[in-house]
Amino acid sequence: MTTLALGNIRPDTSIAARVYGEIRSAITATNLYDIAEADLRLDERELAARLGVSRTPIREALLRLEHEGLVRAMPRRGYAIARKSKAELLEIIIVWAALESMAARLVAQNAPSGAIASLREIFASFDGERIAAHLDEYSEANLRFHWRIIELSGCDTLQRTAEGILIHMRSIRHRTIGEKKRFERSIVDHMHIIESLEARNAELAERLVRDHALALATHVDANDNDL
Amino acid sequence: MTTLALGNIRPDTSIAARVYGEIRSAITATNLYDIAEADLRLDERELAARLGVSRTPIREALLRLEHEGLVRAMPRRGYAIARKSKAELLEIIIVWAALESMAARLVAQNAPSGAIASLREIFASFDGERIAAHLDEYSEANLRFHWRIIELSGCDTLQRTAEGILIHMRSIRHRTIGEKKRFERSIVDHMHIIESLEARNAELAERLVRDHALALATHVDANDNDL
DNA sequence: ACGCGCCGTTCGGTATACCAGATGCAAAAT
DNA sequence: ATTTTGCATCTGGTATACCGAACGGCGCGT
Repeated sequence: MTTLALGNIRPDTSIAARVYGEIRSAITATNLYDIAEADLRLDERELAARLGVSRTPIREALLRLEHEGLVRAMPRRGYAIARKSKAELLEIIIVWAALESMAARLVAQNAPSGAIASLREIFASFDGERIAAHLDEYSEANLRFHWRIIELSGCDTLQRTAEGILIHMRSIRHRTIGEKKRFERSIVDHMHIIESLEARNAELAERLVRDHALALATHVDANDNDL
Repeated sequence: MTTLALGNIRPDTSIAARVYGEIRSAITATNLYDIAEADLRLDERELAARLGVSRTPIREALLRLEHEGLVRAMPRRGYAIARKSKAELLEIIIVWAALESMAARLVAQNAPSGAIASLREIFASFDGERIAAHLDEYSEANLRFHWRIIELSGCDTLQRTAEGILIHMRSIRHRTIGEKKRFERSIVDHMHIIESLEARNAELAERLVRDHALALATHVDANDNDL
């Protein structure tokens, strides 16, 4: 046995997995709030025909999507893309706040300093004025920052749990970009969070992350009335 | 239309749902740590034959169980009951701590006082000495108490997320009952939690619940070496 | 006697056929 | 004209047939 470093050969070519990814990205690429109710319906046979596969992998994919809350199953009546109500979005943010704040605590306690420093780099290319010009880039960096905290926690179970609602957070954040006041405060919050992590202040980091997330909830509650 | 009072007839007769419940309870009723590795394997055809159904609902049930972390899927090699390592159990407790502490915060902020009072009743029948005599009853009350906090949060998404790991918490708590020192401290903790909720002190309730859960993690880490 | 490769078996992944609940429309009855 | 009832049909739930990858045993070669 040599000590050759070999990557794994992609073992994922399962049709079901590809169908899952395909439907998932199709859903996320759609603006759910300006299409008719009828177009939200997902017909197993139609999907199977359009993707050129049988219904079996379609069903497997739909089951996974249902568990993630992306689609809703109505017994004997089929699947439909789940349009989240405002109340549900607020709940998702709350759960996210719970998970990310715990992650921040773990990061402050356990993560290597180099890893924490990498959080700064995410925003390195955004100096003052460039944010306004590249709002969607900033939005992506924003998400990466929060996701990175989850990753750095080193807690796989926490990460997997958060993964299931990450997609909802992405759509929420996408819709709440654009108000000047918000991202100014947002970037200040982020810096405070990084500082608390560098100071290894678990309690403070936890609180800052939680409050940052809950502030998003408050904002959505107050502003997104078109749901 | 008459005003006849009719109850709904069971709408859940789906075979897949029953198979799911059957396999799930079979797994939880098994002590996973004293059986051979080979007996952990789940053969789709065998399960189908033993339950008298086809493989299709079996697969659906296994998919759901996999998402909950009760079984592990090995591509092209089948399913096996997931035996949790100590590290995984610790992670589960951490996630639970995150969710329940957030729930406590919500309870302190929003739950009606009557509901909070109902938390006391769970332990009403346990006075001092009766605990030691009925340890498993107390263990159940213990779980109900923590679950009730999740319920009272009024956050469905939080509840559903926690539901997925509740079963693991149940098995953990089952194994950590029996040490006198622990449940004495445990019941004191519970009372403090209730008091903080009644005082509507969200910060305190959150902290007490989190620390209580994390204390369980510390205990498991130190004592359960047979994993 | 030992290792290597060939082949049969097993079992998950996929496709497909079949069944039954649910829906909607149309025709008939009032 | 309105309501009801039955039928056609759509669609998800289940059963089953088929395929190909992975595993294991057997025999051949050294």
